[in-house]
Amino acid sequence: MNFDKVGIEPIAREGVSEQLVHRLLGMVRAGNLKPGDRLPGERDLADLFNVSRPTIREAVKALGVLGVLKSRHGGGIYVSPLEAADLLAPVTFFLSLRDVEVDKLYHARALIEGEIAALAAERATEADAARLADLIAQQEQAVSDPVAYRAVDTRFHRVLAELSDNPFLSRAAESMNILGLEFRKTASETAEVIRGSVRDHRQIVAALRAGDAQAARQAMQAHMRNVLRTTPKPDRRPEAG
Amino acid sequence: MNFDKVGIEPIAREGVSEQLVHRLLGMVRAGNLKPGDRLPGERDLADLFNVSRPTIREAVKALGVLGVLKSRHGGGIYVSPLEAADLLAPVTFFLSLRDVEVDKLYHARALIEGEIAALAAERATEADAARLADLIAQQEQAVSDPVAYRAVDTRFHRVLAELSDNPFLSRAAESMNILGLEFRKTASETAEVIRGSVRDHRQIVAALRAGDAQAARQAMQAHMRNVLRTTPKPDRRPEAG
DNA sequence: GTCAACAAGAGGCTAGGCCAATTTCAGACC
DNA sequence: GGTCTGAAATTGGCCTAGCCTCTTGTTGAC
Repeated sequence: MNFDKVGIEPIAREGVSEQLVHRLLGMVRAGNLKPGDRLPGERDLADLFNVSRPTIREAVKALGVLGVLKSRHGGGIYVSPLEAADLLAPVTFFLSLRDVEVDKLYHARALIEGEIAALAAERATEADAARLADLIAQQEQAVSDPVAYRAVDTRFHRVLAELSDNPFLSRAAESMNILGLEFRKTASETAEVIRGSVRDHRQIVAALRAGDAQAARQAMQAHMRNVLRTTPKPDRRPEAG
Repeated sequence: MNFDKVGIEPIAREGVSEQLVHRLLGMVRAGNLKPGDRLPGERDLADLFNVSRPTIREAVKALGVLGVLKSRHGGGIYVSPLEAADLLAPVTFFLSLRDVEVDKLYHARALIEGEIAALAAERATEADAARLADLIAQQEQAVSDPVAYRAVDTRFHRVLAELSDNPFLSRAAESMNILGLEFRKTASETAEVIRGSVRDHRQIVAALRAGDAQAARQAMQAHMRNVLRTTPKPDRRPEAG
């Protein structure tokens, strides 16, 4: 046997805290622990598993970053909602490991956000559209406050993603949105630029109200083109729209 | 102001260990820490960040389950290879519970892989097409060896992604490919199924040779539909006790 | 020069304790 | 009787200190 090709790995002696992680994970998978359930206190867990408290804490913290558990200071340890979109957080990290080329980023965003808008158009109710319209109204309030605008803008896209009901696209879109933010220094978001985005948003919602998936996709893609156009190139000086 | 609509969230007081996780994660993302790098010892880290060792340990352990760091007993703490398969392992673990999501995953894959194929068609040279044809030949050799087939199949998609020259789409596609593998038990990949995939691949390459982006997209989307069709629905897996 | 044994370095885990946030519940007050 | 307040108990967050085990590098014997 060729030992080089087999990829020998050192025997994985599973440490106590790893075992703990797996045990707890197993209980969640098996359904013994359901979202919202409260776990015994750290001291009790330490007693139950016959390990020390720091070990328990390591395991709980690890499952915390995985989005499986959540411990509230003074309040106990709880099982998280386990929503697919939350659990996909590592995808964000993976996507961010890359030198960024702005146009390619926005090409990808246009594709994915466009599909999200189209899916959302097929599902949105009038109540959903009203929710989005409300967010747009808030955006109008914030034309001269780029920081506030950003927050509402992110919420807008998040609501759309939610309506699309596809956690994979949602996560990818959110990752790329975050990446894009790094290029869009708030300085570049003048009142004029923001007003343009608000106009774009309104068209998207209009398409949603009409239930027109194709129009929603096109409106979103146009929006992305505009966003790219008003994003300063990292090399060159930002040019006025 | 209407507090109901604003979606008040409790002020996120970020604990010391969470800050640590983010700091370390940031250093990896920024490239200050590269795969294979060795970190200072726990005691030194504790000193550097001015926290206690258990706190360091919590953060390192957490990044361990995320697949970002790996600490070897007695040997030090190292940055992991940061490959998609490792980073997404914890995610696949959970998504395997969910049945409805498979369709959505393949919807997303079809969208992204389709765009990749279209972009690749616009850029591929004859040499590229030959490379892909060579991989297809290897796939034919592996019709009755699902494990080997998978490896070559992954390579095929990776070459396409490379040709598309869009790292964001590539990353997203790779993530979703890995997530999809979880559903596709090798058992389900019969020689017949593999032969079908090889046929699909050939059509994609044909479109590439013709430089026909639209045809490439459609061929890829058809391929994804076939893959989804031959993926067994995950009826809730009996939990091993 | 080679190899084994030993020592230093580094992670794994435990013990115990103080602080801070939350929750609970009894008593004061209306 | 119901409500509100505040203190006490609960619980997580973090720290100090220490022992054990595994790895690694160095030294000394052969």
